[in-house]
Amino acid sequence: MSEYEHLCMIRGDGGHTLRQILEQICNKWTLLVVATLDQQTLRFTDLHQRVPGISQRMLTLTLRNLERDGLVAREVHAEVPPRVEYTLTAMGRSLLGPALTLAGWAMEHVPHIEQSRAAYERRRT
Amino acid sequence: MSEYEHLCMIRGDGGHTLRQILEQICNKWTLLVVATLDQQTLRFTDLHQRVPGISQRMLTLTLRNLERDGLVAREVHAEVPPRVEYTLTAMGRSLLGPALTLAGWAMEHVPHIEQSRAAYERRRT
DNA sequence: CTGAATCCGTGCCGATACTG
DNA sequence: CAGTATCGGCACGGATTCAG
Repeated sequence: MSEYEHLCMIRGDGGHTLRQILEQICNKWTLLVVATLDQQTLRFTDLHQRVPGISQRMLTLTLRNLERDGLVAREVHAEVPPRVEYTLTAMGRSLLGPALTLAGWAMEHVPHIEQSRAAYERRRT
Repeated sequence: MSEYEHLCMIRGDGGHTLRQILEQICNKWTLLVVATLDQQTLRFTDLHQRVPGISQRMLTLTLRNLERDGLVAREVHAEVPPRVEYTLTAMGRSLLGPALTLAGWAMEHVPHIEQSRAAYERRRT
């Protein structure tokens, strides 16, 4: 049996819950937002600028989900103009290691993957 | 600067390529299929049964993408009935470590996340 | 500045039926 | 057994506007 199947059996739900959490984490923006908050507290606008390509709407939704899941702490300062700062919680920081490991893998293998795709296209011709 | 931002700078594309690869890997099914192929070569139907909830169509598409990216090898045996076996390539196996690390993180924190969600809902009331 | 609300197109994905 | 083909719902996500 694979290590993954062993992990699923512990939960005993056929991997359903695991899949849900993984989908939540691995969606279009979550991982990038968490990684950007590494080592730094950022305001909404700063995050908006540092995560290239994210829309205001998706940043808001992503941050709400992260806050809901307890990965990010949201602190509102009673000022005008408003200042809202986002920081990783302890659980959020604990995700950083695994997440960066995966991101590092992706960075390392980008050339190989692109090469494999090109070869596949040629074969398909 | 965060470690993630450092990773992006290496590529110099503002994280665009990295995001593409991560999306490819972290979509609804890819990670689960790769994890299921850990330590074992499986036929199409076996995979279909072992990945709970995946449709035939999505299994086909996922496998094609994995084959295209060089993560999975597809071997067709000239028999009747047909037998097609899928195996992780060296690059596919190298993904397993980071992927299982992330899956392990998710499994560990499922209780904490569920608890945090419940607390969030109560607060929102 | 930090959102919330709305509109709306695109494409993902499941269901179903069919093929070699 | 191992797919391909087709259709359709609907959720994701971008653009825009409005609000506190």
